[in-house]
Amino acid sequence: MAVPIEEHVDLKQLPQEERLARMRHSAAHVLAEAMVELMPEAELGIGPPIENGFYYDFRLPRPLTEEDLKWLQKRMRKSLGRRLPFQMEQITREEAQERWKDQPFKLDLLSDLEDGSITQCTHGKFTDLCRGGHVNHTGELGAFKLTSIAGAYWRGSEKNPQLQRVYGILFETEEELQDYERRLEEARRRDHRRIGRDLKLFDLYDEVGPGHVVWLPAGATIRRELMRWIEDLELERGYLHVSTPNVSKRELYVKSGHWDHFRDAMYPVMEREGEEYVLRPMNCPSHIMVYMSDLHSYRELPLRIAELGNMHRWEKSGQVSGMSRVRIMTLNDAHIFCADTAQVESEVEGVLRLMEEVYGTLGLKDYAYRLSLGDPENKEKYVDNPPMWEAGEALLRRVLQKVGLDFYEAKDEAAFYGPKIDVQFQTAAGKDETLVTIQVDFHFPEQFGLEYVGEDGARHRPIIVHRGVISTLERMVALLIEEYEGNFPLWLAPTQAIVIPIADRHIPYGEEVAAKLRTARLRVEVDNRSDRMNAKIRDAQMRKIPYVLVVGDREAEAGQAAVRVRGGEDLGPMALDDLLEKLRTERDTKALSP
RNA sequence: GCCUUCGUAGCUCAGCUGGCAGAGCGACGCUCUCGUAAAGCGUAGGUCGCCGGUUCGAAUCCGGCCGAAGGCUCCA
Repeated sequence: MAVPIEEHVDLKQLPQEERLARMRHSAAHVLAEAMVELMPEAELGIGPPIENGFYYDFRLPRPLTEEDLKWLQKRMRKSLGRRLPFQMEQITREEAQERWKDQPFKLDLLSDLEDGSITQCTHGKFTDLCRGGHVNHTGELGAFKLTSIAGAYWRGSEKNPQLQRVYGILFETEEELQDYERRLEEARRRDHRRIGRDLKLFDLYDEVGPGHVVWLPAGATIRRELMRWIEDLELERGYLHVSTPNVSKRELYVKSGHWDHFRDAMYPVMEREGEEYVLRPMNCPSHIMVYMSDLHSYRELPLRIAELGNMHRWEKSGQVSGMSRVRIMTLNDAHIFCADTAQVESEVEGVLRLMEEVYGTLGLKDYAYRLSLGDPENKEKYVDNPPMWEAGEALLRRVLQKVGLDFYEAKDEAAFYGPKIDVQFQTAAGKDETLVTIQVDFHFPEQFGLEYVGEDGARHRPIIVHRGVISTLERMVALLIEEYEGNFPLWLAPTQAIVIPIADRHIPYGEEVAAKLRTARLRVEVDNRSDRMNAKIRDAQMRKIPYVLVVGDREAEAGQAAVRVRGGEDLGPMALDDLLEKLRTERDTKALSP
């Protein structure tokens, strides 16, 4: 029989995080209560608190509609007004099995619970199998709103039935709720898909294909600057750049193991004259070919092979998104062939230092290093070689600590052939995405039988470090658009300055100003349209052009330009030589702001 | 791939229960030649995502497909 558990909580004494979790979880109960009233046949899944709110999963006889959501919300508010107490009870397995005999998901959960720790929670007429963590009564729920309906697999596995998930947001006060909605609105303004279209950086077309980015001239300029920059940084650090084919025989990827592990993520095979070809999903096998073109001495190692090449990955249709998740991408990739683990350590260290320099220059702050580990239990997903995994994981952990970077560890996030360090960042919409990875690979050298000649004259097996730094140009530019909200620093800005002649008669002088600046390879436009000056200034601001140079009679007379900085600050008239020097310096130092 | 929602001019969107396809912004042209965030007037622009069905008649109703957004799963 049910044994009540006394559980009064003084909410005010709890840390805010705990208090919110209780409110959100309790709200999920109230949502389930409302749902059972709307559809008594509803089968209940789980209803946990999440960041910013809660959800509850149900299997229902029909799809939910927007109207249902409104009804549920109204019904929930009614429960709030009644201040119904949440009452926890301990029950036996037999009681639970009897009570939930018509609830298959609850029975599934029950099978994981230990005897003696089976509890349920009742408020009003609604009872749910639950481990606890509530507020005292439904009057303490705070401000909430049901936001969306989505599909979600039971226990998060594609193999299980798909349930309908109702999402809600919940905060302690109405003000905080509204504040959250304002932040969401702000995030939408920063969205790279929106800014990318407004600033004519890139476009996507149905007939070109989902995830196939078309870079427009302005976006291609940003892309080119990033490419030149990273290639120069790599050259300074002893990388050798190569160029390898976009298409290879399928056989190459069979040998590497990609075909076994990732054929579903590859474009379909092309077949002619009995030969099978595939678009490359990644560089590793090609760079291994580069290595194999010669017999290498230990004196040549580490050998750093780099390429900005196109990768082609068949992302499932539901997960292609803007420029941050695409099917054809240009990857800043390199493979470092090392003689031994000591070299691996110093190379990984070098990559981490390069990353810090690059992200620092770009002004990125919201990223974190993640040590991504394998799962020894999962022999299907990962190459089965426990000592190799242990050695790799220990090594990466050691280097992260040595360089003094903060990092966290995550299980079951490794590559199929080895552990890795991932750089994780937050998108404007608040989603966690992987920017790049560093991987230690003992597997491919074995698979391809790679060798080098050691000091002892004998053959030895190298170790490969796979690494990216600026990710794919698509994902990096998407990230930068959101980071800068379209206000690119001068060195990356597609148009760096625009000359605005006040009247048509000032156009020739305007062209002179532009020509002068172009001698320093600055990207300058002259706005010679027949609009009024005010309209042109507004247009330049909307286009987020860093410098607006107004020229009229006074400037033409004095050989100057009236300088206005993006955002509105007026620097007044400047001599052209001074202006050129100022812009050149700002560009060459890659300054983040004027 | 799965669930939900959505698809009308370059962009943002209106178009009720089936009855002549619209607005604002943008583009283009003309007038104006202007001193720091939108001058005035005019013109063009559409297979209402695609294919099929119902109907005298479909942007509107039904089915299929394509694409997008959010979520789930996945992510070398």
